[in-house]
Amino acid sequence: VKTTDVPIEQPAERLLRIQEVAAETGLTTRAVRYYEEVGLLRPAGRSGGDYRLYDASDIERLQYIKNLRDVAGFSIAEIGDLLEDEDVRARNRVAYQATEDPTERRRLLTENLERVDHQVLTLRAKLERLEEMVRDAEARQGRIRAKLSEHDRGAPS
Amino acid sequence: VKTTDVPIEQPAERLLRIQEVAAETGLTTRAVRYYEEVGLLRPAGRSGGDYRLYDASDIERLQYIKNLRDVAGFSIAEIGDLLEDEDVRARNRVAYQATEDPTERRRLLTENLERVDHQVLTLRAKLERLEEMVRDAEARQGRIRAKLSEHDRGAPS
DNA sequence: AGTACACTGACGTTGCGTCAAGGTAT
DNA sequence: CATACCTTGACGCAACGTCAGTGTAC
Repeated sequence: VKTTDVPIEQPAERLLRIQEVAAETGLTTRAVRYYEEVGLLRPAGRSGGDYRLYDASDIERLQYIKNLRDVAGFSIAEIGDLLEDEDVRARNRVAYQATEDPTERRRLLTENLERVDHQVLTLRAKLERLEEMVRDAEARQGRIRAKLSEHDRGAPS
Repeated sequence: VKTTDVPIEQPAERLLRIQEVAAETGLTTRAVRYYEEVGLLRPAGRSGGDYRLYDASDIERLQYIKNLRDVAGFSIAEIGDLLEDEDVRARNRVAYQATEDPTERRRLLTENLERVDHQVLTLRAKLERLEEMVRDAEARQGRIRAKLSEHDRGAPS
């Protein structure tokens, strides 16, 4: 079954200027420019007056960067590694659409899975260490609570 | 019931020099000195030749600092706030031993519980955001896995 | 007397914050 | 013509890394 190969109609996406991007992502304009400077993100385009213009995928990428920075506390270099996984996945999705060969398609899916696995493992490593810290703090909490109720029942240590 | 007030015999704890502390905590000597510079930790003492000397509680504190920095990604200022909770708790434990008044003792325990509650809430806030990131990544993982097995059953999208 | 470690400056790097001076108008 | 936003420098700060020069040996 073959459908006619119509190029997908782009809805002429509205591009955002840097301040709108900053508002939407919670980053500062300076940070966004800096991420470009160090190669984490190239804006979708530039206007006539050389204004940076960002599309929806740029916003997503910047939100991911922000989470990796704020939530996971990764360095620019580590974030770069994780974004490389994203870049490979994006390229593979294009390559996937461009081929019909099932062997090649399987290979592309498998590589994408490996890349996501890498991301999951990297994040879970941080998560588990944080969970341990929380468990420790909660243990102290429990001991003080126990002492308090012990105290209230009239049996201080 | 009163026992004779014998001062607790200190086992003449061995003090560590900065490089041993660095090895034990995984911090660098520079970082340890810096934390002193910004007021996060005063070493237990100094030797004749002005070498910094650290005791067991210093090590614990530095390990806590390192976890707050690496695992939770807090800034020096935020770490300072959380260490203030620890300082209050340490002072309250001394005050607790120094009084017999049950009302005062209860107050000290209650304040300590509040301080630990604060720490737990601060850590849990980070934890929940990280958990969400992991869930997102695992969702992507699941979608790719589904596509792969779909593909292997001979029904590509 | 030598080696290993410590001390205090002091300058370098990362990841941005914050003006300054000058163009642009998605 | 004015205002709001953009541009590229360039310097400032936080949190250390990394010598340099000198003293210590818990």
